[in-house]
Amino acid sequence: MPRESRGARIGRMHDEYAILCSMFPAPRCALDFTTPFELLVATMLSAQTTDRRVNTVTPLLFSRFPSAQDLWRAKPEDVEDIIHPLGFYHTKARNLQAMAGIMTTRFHGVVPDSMADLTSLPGVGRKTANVVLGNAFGIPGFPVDTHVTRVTGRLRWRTDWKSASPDPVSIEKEITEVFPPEEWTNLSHRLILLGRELCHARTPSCGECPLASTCPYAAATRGKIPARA
DNA sequence: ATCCCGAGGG
DNA sequence: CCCTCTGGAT
Repeated sequence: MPRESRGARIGRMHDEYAILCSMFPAPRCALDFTTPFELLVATMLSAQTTDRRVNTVTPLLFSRFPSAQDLWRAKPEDVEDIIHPLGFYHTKARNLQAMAGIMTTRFHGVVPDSMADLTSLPGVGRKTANVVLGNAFGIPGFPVDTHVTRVTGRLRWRTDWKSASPDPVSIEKEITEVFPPEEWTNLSHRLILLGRELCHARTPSCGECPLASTCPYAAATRGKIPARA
C-alpha cells in the first residue's frame, strides 16, 4: 500500500473531524468550574486522574478556599486531606499553594490569561495553560493530554505516530496548523470524548466507531483481534 | 496489570 | 532522555 500523501492526510483529517462534530455536536469542559481560578485548580488536580473524580472533591475545596489567598493561607494538611483521593496529593497540594501564593502576590489574585504567565506558575504546564486559555478565557488553545496523544496517533493525524514517547508540543503544532484557531478547543474536547467513549487505550471499540472506515489503526487491526496497542 | 484531560527535576 | 509523585477504577 502506498504511503498516504500529506495532502491526502490533511483532507482526511478534515473529513474525520466533520464526523467527530456530528458525533459530539456541543462538547464542553468535563471539569466543573465557575471561575477561571476554579478551572485552573481543577485542571492542576486532573493529572493522572479522571475528570469525574476531580469533580467529586472540588466542591468542598472551593467552598473551603474560595480565593487564591484563601488557598495560599490554608494549612497544607487541610488541602492534602481534601484532594487525597486524586493521587499525587502531596505534590499537587504544594503546587496549588505555591501557585496561589504567586497569583496573590504577583498577579493580584487574578488568573493570568497568557501562555507565558500561566506556565510561569508552579505546577502549570502547557497542557493546563491551554485548558484555561480555551475554556475560561475563550483564547484559542489546544490541550494535548493522554487521549489526544493516543487518538491522534491512531488516526495518523501526526507524523510521529510510531514514536513511543511523542513530544506534546510537536503534536500541538502539527494539529493546530491544520485546523482554524476557533476550532482548537472544541477539537481537543472531541478527541478526548472519542478517546473516553470509543478509542480506549486498552481495547478500542473500532467496531462501533464511525471513523473506522478511514482510520488507519482500525484498518490495521481489522479482521484481527484488537487485543492491544 | 493498566490507565486516568501532567509537571518538574536530574 | 529518564525518573518520581499517587490513588482509585477497571
